[in-house]
Amino acid sequence: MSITPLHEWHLSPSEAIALQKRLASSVERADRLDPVRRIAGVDIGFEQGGDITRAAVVVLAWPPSAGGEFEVVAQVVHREPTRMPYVPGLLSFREVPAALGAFERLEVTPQLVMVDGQGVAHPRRIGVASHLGLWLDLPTIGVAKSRLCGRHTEPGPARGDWTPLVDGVDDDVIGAVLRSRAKVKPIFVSSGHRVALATALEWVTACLGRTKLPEPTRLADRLASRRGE
DNA sequence: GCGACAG
DNA sequence: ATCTTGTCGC
Repeated sequence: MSITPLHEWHLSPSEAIALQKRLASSVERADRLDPVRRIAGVDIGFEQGGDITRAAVVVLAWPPSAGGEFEVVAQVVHREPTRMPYVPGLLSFREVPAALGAFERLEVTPQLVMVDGQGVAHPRRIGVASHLGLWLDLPTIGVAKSRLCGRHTEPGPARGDWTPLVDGVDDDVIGAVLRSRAKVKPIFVSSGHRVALATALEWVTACLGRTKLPEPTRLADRLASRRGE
């Protein structure tokens, strides 16, 4: 994919927060999807010590085979020096640069992207999935393994059960707490960009194998963390 | 001032 | 996220 070059990525925390506030109004929570034929999963890992950031993107064909197997259409691993430390709420400034490096080398363009992290379920409604979606101008969904902000009740025990994740004095619904697998800690799904929450839940559910994470992010996780099967 | 805090 | 051994369970 051709990617717009990066700039302004060495911001102080207060500058980064100001930028997020400016960009947040551009994040779209309503569907604006093209027909989906390819779904990408994105995740970032680090070398021992954290000086090197490793971004992995895996692209899967949609729909899966009759047996439920997803065909891997393309995959890229991109490494570069780590630019920023991890700061809760500012994760995208640490991970998006490396992710863009991986997308630059991708031969195909996905119609939907699942990102390991929050979408609008973020204090300023612009988590890493939303930020990446804005930059790529592609529909994205945030799939996080734990909560950053918001309140929720425990979802039911069955796979597919979910409860709303709400935040603010007005109880904004910013995401969903989804039981992606029975007896396992739920995952946090939210709109990233150009995908409504209900649609995000449908896609994540449709991509679930027998594991906790949907295939796109599960496979990207595996690649980024250097593990094999 | 005291917790909470994606990856 | 990463550093790490064994262990419980399908």
